[in-house]
Amino acid sequence: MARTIGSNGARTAEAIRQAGVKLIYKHGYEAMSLRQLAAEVGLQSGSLYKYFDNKQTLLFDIVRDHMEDLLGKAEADLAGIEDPLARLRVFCAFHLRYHMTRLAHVFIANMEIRSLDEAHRAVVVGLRRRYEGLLEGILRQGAAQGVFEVREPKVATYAIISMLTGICMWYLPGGRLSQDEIVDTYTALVIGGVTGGAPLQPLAAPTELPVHEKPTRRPASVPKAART
Amino acid sequence: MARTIGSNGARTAEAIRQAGVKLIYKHGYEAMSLRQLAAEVGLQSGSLYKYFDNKQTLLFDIVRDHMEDLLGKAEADLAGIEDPLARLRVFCAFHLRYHMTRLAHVFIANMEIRSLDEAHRAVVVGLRRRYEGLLEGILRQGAAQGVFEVREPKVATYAIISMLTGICMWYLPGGRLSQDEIVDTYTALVIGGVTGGAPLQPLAAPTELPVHEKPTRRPASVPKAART
DNA sequence: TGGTTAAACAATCAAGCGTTCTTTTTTATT
DNA sequence: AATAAAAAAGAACGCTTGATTGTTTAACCA
Repeated sequence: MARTIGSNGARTAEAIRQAGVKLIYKHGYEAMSLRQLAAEVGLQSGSLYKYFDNKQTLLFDIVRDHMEDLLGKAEADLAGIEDPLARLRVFCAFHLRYHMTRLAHVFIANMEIRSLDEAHRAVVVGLRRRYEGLLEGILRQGAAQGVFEVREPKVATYAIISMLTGICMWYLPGGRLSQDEIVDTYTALVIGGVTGGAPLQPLAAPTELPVHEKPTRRPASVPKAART
Repeated sequence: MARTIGSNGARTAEAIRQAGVKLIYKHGYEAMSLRQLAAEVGLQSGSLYKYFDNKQTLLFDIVRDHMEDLLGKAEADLAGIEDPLARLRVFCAFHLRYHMTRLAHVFIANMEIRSLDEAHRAVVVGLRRRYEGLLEGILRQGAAQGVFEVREPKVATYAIISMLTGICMWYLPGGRLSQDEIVDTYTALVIGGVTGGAPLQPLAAPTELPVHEKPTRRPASVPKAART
């Protein structure tokens, strides 16, 4: 056998892409073998090389396309909105909804960056920086206008994005809560966080808080020598 | 050659553990080979089996020990503190400091759960649930006392933990900010978020917000057929 | 209808994988 | 000094991996 009846390059390419996302999401990039991928699509492993140069570029294509899509749609949503609080709301809603409908893509883009070789990783990190820049800009603008109370816009950016992206870790479509309810809950946390909340005590860390100054490694099988 | 001079079982076991954490953190569990690990410690790959049954239990031991350590230390820090706001502060400070000093362990425990086989994963997920339960309890307690304003304690728990844990993605010791400053910044975001902030507008999502109802998959090479 | 191109198969390669087993050397115990 | 136990070496195993090549067949187009 060779070319199968009804075969079509474009359709196969799409099938490979989708199966790739699915398998990488499920098993991780390293753990997914090309034979697995080929079987999922209904091909022999060698045939895959009609559609990509090697395993690495398959991953890169998936991640790059996703990041460009994310960035482009975010910019589109924010276009024309001036008020920082409104922009922050739009950003949160966009980020959450996008992540809720693209669990696999997002998970891959976040987790498999380390599986990209250096040149590819640089491209992806650049795109991610631009995306983070959107939120950081909003926070700085809001702080400048006095509507936000953010000490460290860079740290706050990381914190907020981590929080919003974390939805990928638990959200499943058709759960107890609607997407709107989830968006509301997260947005309330974000808005409250950057508008200062109502700190009943000074925020500086009390010095009497317990601190683990040293990671105490517990040896596997042998009891650690007692130390004074 | 066989047994090397100065060799010592306990020391080697510890070295294997540390090298395992380092390599899994760097390359991922699947991507780390036992020959790599053996080379890092200075052994032959076969010799590793004096110290664990197989690759899987090495991972499980690392993750389980970490989770038990995390849970135990958190409970110890919270012991005796009653006020919900104070408990929340302690939880945030603990979580952040712990994660700042244990980047690799935490990263592994969060990322490699899927590499655990079912029985092992169940154990780890159980431990994680208990840890999340600490925060959820604090939020519920605060809400009951009227000091917090949380709609969905479960969602808020996931959101806050994601945010705090996100520090693993960027923090490096010796950076511009001190640990205290970082803890303050994050804690301010959390406290503000759960104490309501100062919402200048109703928090319900305005219906005119742009929503991507469907993930628009863009085929790789072939232009999508135009649709009306 | 015939020629051309696209699609997929089938076979192969060297390398690397986790794991097991036997042997050798060092350390600890009597 | 003799013996037992511990620690590691080293070789071998059966498999799978990503990658590549040449061949065969179906789809397309003039």
